[in-house]
Amino acid sequence: MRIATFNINGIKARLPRLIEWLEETRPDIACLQELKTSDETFPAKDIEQAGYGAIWLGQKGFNGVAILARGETPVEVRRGLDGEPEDEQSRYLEADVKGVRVASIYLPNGNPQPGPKFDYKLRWMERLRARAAQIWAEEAPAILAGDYNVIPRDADVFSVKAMADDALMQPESRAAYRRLLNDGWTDAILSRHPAGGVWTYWDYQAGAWPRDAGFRIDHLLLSPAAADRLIDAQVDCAFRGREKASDHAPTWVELRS
DNA sequence: ATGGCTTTATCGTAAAGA
Repeated sequence: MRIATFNINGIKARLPRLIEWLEETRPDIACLQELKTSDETFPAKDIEQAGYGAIWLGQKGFNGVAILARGETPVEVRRGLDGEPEDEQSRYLEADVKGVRVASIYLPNGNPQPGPKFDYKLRWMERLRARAAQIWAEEAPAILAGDYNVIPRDADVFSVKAMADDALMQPESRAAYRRLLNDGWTDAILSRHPAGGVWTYWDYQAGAWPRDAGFRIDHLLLSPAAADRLIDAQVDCAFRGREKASDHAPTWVELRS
């Protein structure tokens, strides 16, 4: 069973790319981020015609997450995280699908740092950690997949110097991510590619893609019951090179069924 | 580069992304 995460950077602008990706790779489950559209304008019909059921949490203009499943509709468990009732940003959606608990995560970027956006990012990470602990306690196969906006290690970025002041690799961001791993979650790409040099994002600017100036910020965190079934984890880089591509590439895990 | 692209919201220009 293949479970993918894909920050599509606008589901309307990216719809042909999304449908093409679904039809070419046929993931069993797909977590999407940065829909940049409201609930009312989510293209459910096009996705259904490609053979996928979906649940989504939209937001006009930016943010927005969804969970797709081939041949069925995910059963929603939760939308949003506890801890900040005034938080209206659509960044978290969780479902049961095909025997696995799946969360689609769009973690705040946090730039510029320091500042309120960075503070929000760090608070959001602790709220995520609290929810992750509840899921963990259920001892079922679970996958927390999405755009974490965290570069976990120096080996996960093309240039430490170029990104030194970015919120994505501040010590506080890394420490919060590491706390999740220390709680027992497995970073699937890291476990299969420990040496690093694997990117999931290339900026639109300054020829980042042709220069291969990327970094790894899209992650799939596996509970022990899911990690026990891990066969492979990869990034489909080629999709980043297509016409009108997202700046992120699809990232996935294969689990023994 | 307090922004070199890109998308969205809206139809000239600003916000947001990472």
